[in-house]
Amino acid sequence: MPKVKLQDVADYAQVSKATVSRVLNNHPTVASSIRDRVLNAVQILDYYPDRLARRLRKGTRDVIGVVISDIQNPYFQSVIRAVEDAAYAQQMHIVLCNTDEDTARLNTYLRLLQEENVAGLIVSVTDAEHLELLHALQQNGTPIILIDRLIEGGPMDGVRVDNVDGARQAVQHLLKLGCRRIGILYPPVITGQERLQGYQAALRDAGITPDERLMRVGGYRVESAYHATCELLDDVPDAIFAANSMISLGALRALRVRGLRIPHEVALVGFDDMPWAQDLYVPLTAVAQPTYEIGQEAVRLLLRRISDPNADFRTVTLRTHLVVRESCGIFLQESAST
Amino acid sequence: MPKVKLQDVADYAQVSKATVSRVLNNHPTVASSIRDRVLNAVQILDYYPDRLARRLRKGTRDVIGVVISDIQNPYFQSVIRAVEDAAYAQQMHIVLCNTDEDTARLNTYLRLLQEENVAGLIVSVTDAEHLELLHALQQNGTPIILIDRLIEGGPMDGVRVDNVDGARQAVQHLLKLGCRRIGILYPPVITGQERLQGYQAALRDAGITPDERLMRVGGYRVESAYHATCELLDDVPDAIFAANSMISLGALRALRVRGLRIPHEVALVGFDDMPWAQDLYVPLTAVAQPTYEIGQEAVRLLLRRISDPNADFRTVTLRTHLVVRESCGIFLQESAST
DNA sequence: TTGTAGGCGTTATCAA
DNA sequence: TTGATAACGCCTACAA
Repeated sequence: MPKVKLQDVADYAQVSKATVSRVLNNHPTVASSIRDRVLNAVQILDYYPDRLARRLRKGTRDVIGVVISDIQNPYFQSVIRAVEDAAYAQQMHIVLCNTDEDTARLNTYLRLLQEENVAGLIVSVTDAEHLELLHALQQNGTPIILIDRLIEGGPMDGVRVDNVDGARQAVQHLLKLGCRRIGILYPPVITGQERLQGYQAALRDAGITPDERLMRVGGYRVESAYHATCELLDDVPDAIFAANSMISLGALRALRVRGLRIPHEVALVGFDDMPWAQDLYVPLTAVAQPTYEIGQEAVRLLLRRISDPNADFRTVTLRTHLVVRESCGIFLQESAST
Repeated sequence: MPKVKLQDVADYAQVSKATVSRVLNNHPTVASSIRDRVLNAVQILDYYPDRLARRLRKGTRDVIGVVISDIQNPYFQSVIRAVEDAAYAQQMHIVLCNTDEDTARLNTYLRLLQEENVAGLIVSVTDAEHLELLHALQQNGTPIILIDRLIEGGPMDGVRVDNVDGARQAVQHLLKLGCRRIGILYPPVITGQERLQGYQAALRDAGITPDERLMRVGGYRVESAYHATCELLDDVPDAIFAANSMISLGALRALRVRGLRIPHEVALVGFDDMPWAQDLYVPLTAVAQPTYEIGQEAVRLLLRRISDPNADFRTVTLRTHLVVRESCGIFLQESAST
């Protein structure tokens, strides 16, 4: 059964294609009797317009490309949800692309999205080396909003959180609780670097010289973080700052396997809150990123750039906040009662 | 800066549009000298084809619509990941639609995807009432694969797990451990009904008459499940079967707040395993669905139907398996040592 | 107020 | 082997 097209509706309603089109796009200049006839024909024939043809003709853009590195990461899940919500509210929709931290896949998807004539991209790039590609895309007229991992060195819109400050807060909290040998496990990406900076700054502020052995790369995944934590534990830290949610889980697991009591023997603070953080083995104290707001803000910036391609480039920086739970918060109670 | 189009490449390479098109689609019948000239022009001008125009002309379909009810649900996250992987492997991509259990939103998205000329849909429908709409879509020529919540009563492809059997296993496990007053919290959807059936069957097999007061709807979300659990606890169950992951979390939280020891006072088994289930307050015993396989299988069925629209309708049923952890597994050890 | 006709960027058919 | 041309389904000057 071939597809019903505009011509079929026109034939049925005994008008021209142009008139049907006008009705469908509710142009004012169409007699109500004719309008009814057309609408009726549409109903009868179960006609629906072809968005491809429409887009090709009108040049409209109503799809947002979302490129992230890991669907399984709670951070991105919340961001995606926010972007989807915001897109839906704008009568737009999203193409979801998971790069899995794979450069080839990122390239493929960026090219694809460009070929799709997307309205714009919301991207979390894996690495600084991709900046060039993104720039080229942008020059080509594709609005791009960076999230999570911003790249300095070029005019781009982006939404970020203050990672340095967030990390500093977390570590300061640990210091206040009396921890002195605070270890850090960070992911090998720019945000990880920033969190490492915050960590070091907090230590220095407290007159402590950062110890190389306590600063380790935790990888991207729970598994690698688990192993990294095991190694870190050889240097007997009294607290661990896990610089993203996957690492938090890996660390939690390692501490559990080692039979170390949290927070009594080792305190734990994570970066990234998770919906079920309070239900973990030990409820996790964490630096919460405003993930939903990040997604919303990203879409807002995107729409802004779409409507005004020459607007000044803007980076929105959001603040994190520390959610204190038992994985180190119990110290607070002890010190408070002391 | 206007977009580079086929004509521009043709002009630059001093050939016709047709020839450029042939090169781009690597037709055999094109002289290699000309081919090189064209490829060079493409390179120089940074030309990339317009997928919209190409699709319109060729009638090809390379996007898969994925319609699910809740991005935040771990079950769907894993399925989405699998679908995305499989799509990528097929040079296709996905439009992700989150319905949030909202009928209006479902309708909007289904219409949208139809207008987008998607290759097919992978859908988790909220309710049986949507069957009609899906049927209409299917009649219209859109391949549809149902996941999670299958609807009997119409010829449709689908991937499902054996919910009745999975639930039965979970409850049998509890029975074997000596539990007698086993409560169930289930979601108000068809899968919830099936799991309820399995629960009841297991009880009857053990000579226990299901008690109405121990069977409660847990809602869709953690919050509602939390409250439902609190009510259920008034009827002092010695075990709880939480029929999806959100409910598991809600139940876990309620038990914790009430200060009930798991599994000593109340044992807990969930449906749906989560990557971090072992890191929970009490590691959760759960009926694990093969989520990744579900996603893969869904795409496989979809491709099958696309290539052969008249193939027999097929429902693939996958098996679950019980992952025993401490939230009730400790009983096993006790009874084993007894 | 309605209809005619051309074009969005590509591919496929036909000649040459 | 290559080029001109129509067509994919729709929208929009422009003319009537």
